[in-house]
Amino acid sequence: MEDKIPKIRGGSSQRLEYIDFLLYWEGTINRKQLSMRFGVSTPQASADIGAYQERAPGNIEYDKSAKRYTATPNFLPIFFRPNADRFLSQLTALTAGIILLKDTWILSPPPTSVIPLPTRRVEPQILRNVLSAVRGNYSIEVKYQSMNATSPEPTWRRITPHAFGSDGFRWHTRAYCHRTERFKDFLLSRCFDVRGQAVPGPSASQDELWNSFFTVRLEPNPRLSEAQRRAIEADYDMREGSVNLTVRRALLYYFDKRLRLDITPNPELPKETPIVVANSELYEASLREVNARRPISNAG
Amino acid sequence: MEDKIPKIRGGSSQRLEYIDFLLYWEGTINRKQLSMRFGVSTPQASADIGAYQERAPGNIEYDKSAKRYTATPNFLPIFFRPNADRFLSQLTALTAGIILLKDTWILSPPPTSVIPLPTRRVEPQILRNVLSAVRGNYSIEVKYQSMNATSPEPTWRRITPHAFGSDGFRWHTRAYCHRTERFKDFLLSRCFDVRGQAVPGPSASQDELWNSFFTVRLEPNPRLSEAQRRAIEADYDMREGSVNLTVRRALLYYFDKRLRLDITPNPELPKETPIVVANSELYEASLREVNARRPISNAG
DNA sequence: TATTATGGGTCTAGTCACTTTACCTGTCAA
DNA sequence: TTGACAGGTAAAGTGACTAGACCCATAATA
Repeated sequence: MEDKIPKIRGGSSQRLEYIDFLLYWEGTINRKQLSMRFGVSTPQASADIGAYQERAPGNIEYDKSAKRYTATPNFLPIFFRPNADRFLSQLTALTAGIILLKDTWILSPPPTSVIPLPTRRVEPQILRNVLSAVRGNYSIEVKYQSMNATSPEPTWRRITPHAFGSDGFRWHTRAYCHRTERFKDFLLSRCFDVRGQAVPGPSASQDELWNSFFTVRLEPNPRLSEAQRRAIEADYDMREGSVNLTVRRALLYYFDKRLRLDITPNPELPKETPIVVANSELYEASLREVNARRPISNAG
Repeated sequence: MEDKIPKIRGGSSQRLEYIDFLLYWEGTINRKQLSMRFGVSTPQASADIGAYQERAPGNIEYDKSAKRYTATPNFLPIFFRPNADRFLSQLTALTAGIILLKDTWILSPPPTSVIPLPTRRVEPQILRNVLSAVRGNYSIEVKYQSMNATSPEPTWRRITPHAFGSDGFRWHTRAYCHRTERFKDFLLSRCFDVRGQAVPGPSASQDELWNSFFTVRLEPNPRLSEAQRRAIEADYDMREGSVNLTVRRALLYYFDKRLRLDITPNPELPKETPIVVANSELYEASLREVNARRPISNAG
């Protein structure tokens, strides 16, 4: 008999990838799971599993008792490249309620808990309008609740946004503020409305803090023991005892806070500040300069 | 003529959703973009756009000059529900290099910067094995670089993992440690290998700190001005001036650090600690208790 | 021990979602 | 003016799918 393997077309290749995904992360696969997710008939699901076996022989075997296909010990995915960070970031989004289980390929997420971050949901319409202004290079007015304003009510302000930034907590748009005539961060969660497209202000290339970078070198706190330093090196993927990170100077303030580098190390409790800056003199100087040019503290 | 709208089947509905997605976030759509992403022919792409127009009349118009379809001002997606947080979390994963552009529906991401977090990539094989132990309820040995160990080399330790947790920075597995006979957190980035399936230790239900919760009430720092408090309320989605967050007590230590609640507020600089705990007495007591029962500071 | 439910495998005929190929139209840039 | 490119459409063919049917094995139930 001729071993004629039909060409993969249509949704078939996606289903083969799904089979690999399930086998990798769940260990088993079912006809039903295939027909549930892709809406195909059971004969088709049978055919898909057959096609999978043909292409990846030895990867699966049928467990008559469990009535499921199971990945063999020497299973190796060939239609899908495993990515733990991707899986975990999906798990984060899932646990935080950002996406629904049916929108992922994960079937049975393990018991999971992520520390809750109480950030306000960004309105899609706001993001869409700011995004459009960035792409179209025009200015807009945003109804913004400023931190420094005298008014406790949001006020309309004209800005020319050119980028987006995240401090790992909240998203802001980097924009030229037409009122104060400088580049600033505007938190998306403080924008309540958008209106009035008009000519843009200075372009992104004028935004010095955004366009320049500082390279921070991090190392384990030297007061830690050898074993402790090893642990920290493992956590932060350090080679030769340190790791370099390049940060936009416009984000340096957030970076400092996020990594808790602003906290003066207590010599008695090195574990509370497990990482320290190796090039601290340059770092502190750069941070001082950046903060001097920032609106007093928080955006607005 | 009869207005016979054919039933949607196969990949067609996904492509209609994609059209809506692009129109919402990019504003325009092309035949080429459809055939590129889904590998369909141009006649099929034409047919899809035609089908879209039939179902969502008035949503798009053809821009002869740009040779593209453009969303009209009163465009309203009907095959897709806009979700800013989802878009932004994709943007995060994209910027951090966790996923590739071709694995998302985003075509032209805006200029974006996320503060870099120097966490080590988790090995998929490690996660897969731990996941399997959680699902299958058995114990495993992990080659773990502990923070407290005397040895600076990773050592083999038997654990029974039952859940996963994230401090917003790194992922750990919550597990019973057979050596110290208590439940602990084991950072995935410090696991270098997994071996030796065996009978499990105590089950998840025995893990008191994991199974109990504390509800933190957060409010803006009262030392802030009215306008500043309003801004903070907007950021954190507070109603009536405060927001409640329920946290697993096993994660309370991380929560405290993540929200910088451990930093003693400087009365002169309320902006540095924009949020404070409203039920602080209970909170501090709970935190003290949790920390007393935790291994000295960090996992291991 | 017989019965039922469930999951997998497979065969049939039929269909419609696609492809390929071809040709026509309009706009913009060289 | 010409070519490149984008959109629209028509015709013929194909194969990936469906519905419907039936068979087999296992495990749980009566």
